[in-house]
Amino acid sequence: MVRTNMERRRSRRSEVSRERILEAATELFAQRGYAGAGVDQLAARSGIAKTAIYYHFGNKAGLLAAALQRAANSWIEGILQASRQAGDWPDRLDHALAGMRALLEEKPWIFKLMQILALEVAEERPEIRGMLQSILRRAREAIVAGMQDALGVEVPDAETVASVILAMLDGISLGLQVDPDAVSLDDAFSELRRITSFMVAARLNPEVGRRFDQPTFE
Amino acid sequence: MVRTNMERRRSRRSEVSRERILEAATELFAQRGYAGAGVDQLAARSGIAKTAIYYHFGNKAGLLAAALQRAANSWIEGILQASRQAGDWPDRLDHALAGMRALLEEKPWIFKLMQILALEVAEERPEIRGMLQSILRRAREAIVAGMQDALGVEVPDAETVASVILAMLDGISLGLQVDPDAVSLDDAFSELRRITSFMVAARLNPEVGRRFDQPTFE
DNA sequence: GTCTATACGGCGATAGAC
DNA sequence: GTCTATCGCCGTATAGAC
Repeated sequence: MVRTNMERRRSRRSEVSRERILEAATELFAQRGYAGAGVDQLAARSGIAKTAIYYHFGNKAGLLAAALQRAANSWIEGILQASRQAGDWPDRLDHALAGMRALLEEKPWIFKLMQILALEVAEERPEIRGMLQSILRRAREAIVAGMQDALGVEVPDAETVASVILAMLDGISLGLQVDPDAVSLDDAFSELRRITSFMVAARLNPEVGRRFDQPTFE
Repeated sequence: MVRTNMERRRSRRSEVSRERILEAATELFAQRGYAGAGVDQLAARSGIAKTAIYYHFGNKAGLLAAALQRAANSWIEGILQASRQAGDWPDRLDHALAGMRALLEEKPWIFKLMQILALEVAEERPEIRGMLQSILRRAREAIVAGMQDALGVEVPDAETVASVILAMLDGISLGLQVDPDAVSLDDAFSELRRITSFMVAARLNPEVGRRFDQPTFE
């Protein structure tokens, strides 16, 4: 039927438009912040009329929510993929860290977007804050699951380990933003690897951890 | 002399105004971002006419630079103060971490301001980026100096240790922003303490570090 | 030298007609 | 989906009051 054909064509076209807008929005929000990214610039960048953006997403905040959702899915999927590799523990740790590093290098705007939203928007938009919370929760769970699976043992307090890893990733991403030349990703990630090993070891064998709770070096 | 008296009085008045504007600006920039903080709101919040802001700081960017400088000084001073305590190594580490924690709890806008500027403004304002870089450098140096001084030994690669500490502080601050209830500062800082001890130990005695570079647990 | 009142050009977000 | 209109706020300049 002609009608369904046209409808299908339209919705496909519409989805392409949505995609283009979302891509431009993610980058521009990550680059200039929410308030700093004008809908005009969004329109220019995506080659789509300004008001069409309102047609698709209702308002600027709606566009933001959609962009965040999209970026988050990509992020979580990256983590899951990185932690689903086969192999035993040290290999899988390497794989997972390499995956996160690749994400940081290839899609830096994922981190930037989430961070800038946390700082600029979370306070006054509960729905965005809620999204961020659930994204973070999913990310932590993905890391925990990857660890348990790789080690074959329940790691006590694995959530804290995941939190530290995520905190360090945030820190690295932020450092990159201020002074890309001063940050060595090689160093940062080998340090992160060491720290992760240490944290896990300390949890599997409390003696290891205790040794550094009363630190004396002579 | 009457003249000097008046001059003094005037510049004192001026400085009080500057101070008030800067205080309001720091908070509002940290809260809403640079683009999101309107000069009108700044004026309302500080109780000073909008145009007086331009009289004092030239333009919005000038105000930003002044606010950043002020916040940074307060930050660095906090770190230095925390690391200048007397005592031996474990005590001083505790003091320093407690100082940073207090800073995070009492003046969270210092971190927020620096982070939001790094994300939103650094890319297109070289002077702000330069300020951020030098602030970060000073912070690292303060931490390194505190460590050397406390231990009485040169710690190899101490800069990396400092970078990790700063990265984790950033991460904690960001986490607090997204979900204050989900973050236990007690846990975060005791973990940070342990990790710091570990990193330092690994540098003073490479055997310690190597043990976690080839991690096997059975 | 320190600050206020007023005004203005421009752009930002949005609504409604087409 | 686009075009046009609206309206408010944003950053800034200027003219003066104290």
